[in-house]
Amino acid sequence: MKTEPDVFSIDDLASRPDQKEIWDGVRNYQARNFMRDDMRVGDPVLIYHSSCKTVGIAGLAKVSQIDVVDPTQFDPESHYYDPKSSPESPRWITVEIEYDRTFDQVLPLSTIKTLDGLDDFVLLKRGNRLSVMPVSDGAFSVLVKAASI
DNA sequence: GCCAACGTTGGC
DNA sequence: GCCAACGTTGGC
Repeated sequence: MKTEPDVFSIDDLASRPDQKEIWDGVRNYQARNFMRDDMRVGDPVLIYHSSCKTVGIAGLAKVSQIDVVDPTQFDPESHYYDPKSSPESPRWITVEIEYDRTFDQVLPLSTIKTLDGLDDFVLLKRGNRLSVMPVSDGAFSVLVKAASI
């Protein structure tokens, strides 16, 4: 899951009293579908920092709740307000995640690009625009291993 | 700030 | 349903 650390970083997640956060503001259908259809409580999550000084994977979280209705879609004051959505039929479903750990150093994108075993990693494809994407067991293992060296 | 790679919108 | 125009994302 991607986030801009200037807006919300893994440190912000770790600083929450319960170390949990609803992943609101996702307004891309593909990204939503991954959260709505594929995530299960307990699934591990890689937290990726984008559009910042050190772009890359910053640490780990886990899914703590699924089928969460994104509250910002009903808030006219919110940047993520969606007038076409309704409480009866909410359009934007998300998850809540819980902090797990922060890597000693961010695993930089430049390093990720050099790793073997990431042929199926979506981050390195399609212009890298998806804010939520699946990670295979194999890719996950390669990435965590590389981050823990 | 630039630019490629998308996704979305709306006219037809 | 097609497709041009437009908007957004995100690395650099």
